[in-house]
This record gives sequence, structure tokens and C-alpha cells, in this order.
Amino acid sequence: MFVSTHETSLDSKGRVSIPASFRHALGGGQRVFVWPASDGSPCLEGGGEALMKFYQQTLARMSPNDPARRAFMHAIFTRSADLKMDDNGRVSIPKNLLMAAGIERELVFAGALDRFHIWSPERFSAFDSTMSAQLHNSQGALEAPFQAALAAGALAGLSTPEGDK
Amino acid sequence: MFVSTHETSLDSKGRVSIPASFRHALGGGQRVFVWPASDGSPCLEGGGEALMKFYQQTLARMSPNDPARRAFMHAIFTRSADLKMDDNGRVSIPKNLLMAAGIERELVFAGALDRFHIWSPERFSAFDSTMSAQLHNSQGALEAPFQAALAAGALAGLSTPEGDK
DNA sequence: TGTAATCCCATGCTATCCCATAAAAAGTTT
DNA sequence: AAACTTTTTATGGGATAGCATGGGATTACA
Repeated sequence: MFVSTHETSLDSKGRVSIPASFRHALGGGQRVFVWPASDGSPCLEGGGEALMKFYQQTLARMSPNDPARRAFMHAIFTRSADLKMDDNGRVSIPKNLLMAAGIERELVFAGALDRFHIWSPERFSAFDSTMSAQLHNSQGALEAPFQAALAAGALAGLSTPEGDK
Repeated sequence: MFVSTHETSLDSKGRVSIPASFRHALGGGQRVFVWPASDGSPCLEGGGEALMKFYQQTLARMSPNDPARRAFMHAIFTRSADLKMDDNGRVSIPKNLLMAAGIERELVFAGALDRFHIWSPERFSAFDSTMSAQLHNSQGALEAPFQAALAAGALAGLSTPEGDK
């Protein structure tokens, strides 16, 4: 899974190394898809073939006439770049996407479980602050899913004495 | 699959290069079919022999008396141009189709998974904005197919704890 | 016999492939 | 725990192949 953040930069040819841990999360394939974040955040969003296959299946479950389908298709497949990593794990992100995210040379890879985000450092630190505040105000909303997951048996062996070694 | 967007233009002879990634998506054949978008969008729609075969089979499954069959037949087969790529991967799109899409010289190829669309740049960016707004208002409509795809096991190993190593 | 479509070759550009280097991480041996 | 070896990662840059594009020559056909 995609975890942690990595700060890096484009080289003189416009290439950037995908962080090693992200490459592992991509599962060995060398295709990477990148598009403007679909939640409207001023950053890019990316994932591997697994995520794209998931989106494909999501589309397959929608009526061909559903206007939401066309919007979703456009947001993910039309706007995305299909990138191929070179032997050293680098990709070249198209200029229009870099511009949309306000990236010049420095950038931040941010893990998000089943996908990752690419930020300009300035926008990322602003976002980081926003999220701190947001989390502080969201404790209530977390309560219910938190308890549900616990009840479903997640964390078994960690929250109870049986989990000790 | 057809992914991403490519901006290009007609040359002085009226030819245009099919983007390389689209040529690959066409599977090596050199026939390309183009027609006015069947959903009423002010653009052209296109695909390769695979898509046409799919439409052919769709027609075969409709009753010969079904008025919808005639309309569908007309929209796809009657209106479409059967283009042949030259050795450099270029085609000449008939003038009447270009006019219908409002294309003068510049144009945009937009991938849509199993097909692609051809837009005038102005119309494309307007459509792009519309789709952003549309997506924003469609979160509800996406919820169900999204969950269904998840339940069907897409993304297995990425979004669930079982995927951890 | 003119007009236009097709075929073919030439060119600059860029993406890709590949090798080299250096730093960092992980693993071994005393 | 220090010293050494091996592997992985990040980065730079040269060589090459593929792509987009322009345009001349040839063919089709009206």
C-alpha cells in the first residue's frame, strides 16, 4: 500500500523517480497512471493497473446513459496520462499535468493507501496544515466507523492481552 | 485502451496523425472509424475494428423490426467514415464530419477507454469544465457502483488489511 | 487533364533505452 | 558494536529508436 511522503525533484530531462516503496506498492508492473485529483484538490492523483482496473469495473456497473458515468470516465480516463517507468523506475509527467498542480521542479509524493498524490511542496504544506485542523474537528465523524471496524474484529490480537508475545 | 488527451492539428493537406498510444490501442489494424458522437456531444467519436464488431453484434441481437435498431444502425454505420491510416499513422477526416464538430485546424484527441473522441479545442475545454462540475454533483450516483466493484473483489489487496505484508 | 487522394522519403524532436556513478540501506563478519 | 561487503536506490547523461510533420512523386478517377 502507498504510505508516507517523499520529497524529490524533476531532473534536467523532466524525469522523476517513483519512490521505491511506491514501486513495490504498484506490484511489479511498470505502468503508472496520473491525473488531476478527482476530489478537486490542487494536486495530481495516481495509481497502478490495479486501481485502474477497479475504476474500469466501477464504470462497467453503471448504465451507459448515466451522466455520472461520462463525468467519471472523463475525470479518470480522459484526463489521465498512461506512463511507463524506465528501467530505473522513473517517469516523465506531461507538462499540462505538472502545470495543473503548480509543479516547477520540486515535488512531493504522498501515499494514500490505494493510490498516491503528487503535490508542489508549497501546496502540500498548506494542505498539511488544513488537514491537521480538519482532523481536530472531525473526531465525532470518526467515532462510528471506528467502533464498527473494532466490532468486526479488526485489530484482534493487538487490543487484547492475547495479542502479546 | 484509449487513455489521455492529445492536442494536435491538421496539416496543409488535411491530414492528422493518430496519437501513437491510440494506434497501439487500435491493435495494429489500420482501419479507423469515425462518426458524430452518438450521445449528442458536439464532437466526433471513433474506434477500431473491435468496437465496430461489438456494435455489429449488438445489432444482431435486436429484432429487425425494432425502430431503435434502425436508428442505431444509422447513427453508427451510416454516419461513420471508414478511414485507412497511411504508413505514418495519419488519416484524413472528411470535411462534413470536421464541420459537424466545429474543427478548423486544431483538434483534441480524447481517450474514453474503448473509444476516443475528437474535439475542437474550444469545445473540449468547455466540455472539460462541464464534466468537472458534473462530477462534483455526482458523488451520490457513484457510491453504489463503487461499493459494488469493491465487493466484487476489485482492488483486493490494496484497500483491505489482507493486502498487507 | 486537372484535382485530389495515396504512397513514399526526409527531417527535427523527444521519449526511451541503456550504462555509469554515487549515495543509502541492509546484511555479514569480526 | 564497529568494520566491511553486498544490494538497492537515486540521479546524470550518451546513444538510439520512434513519433509527428512536411513535402515531392505517383497513381486514381472524374
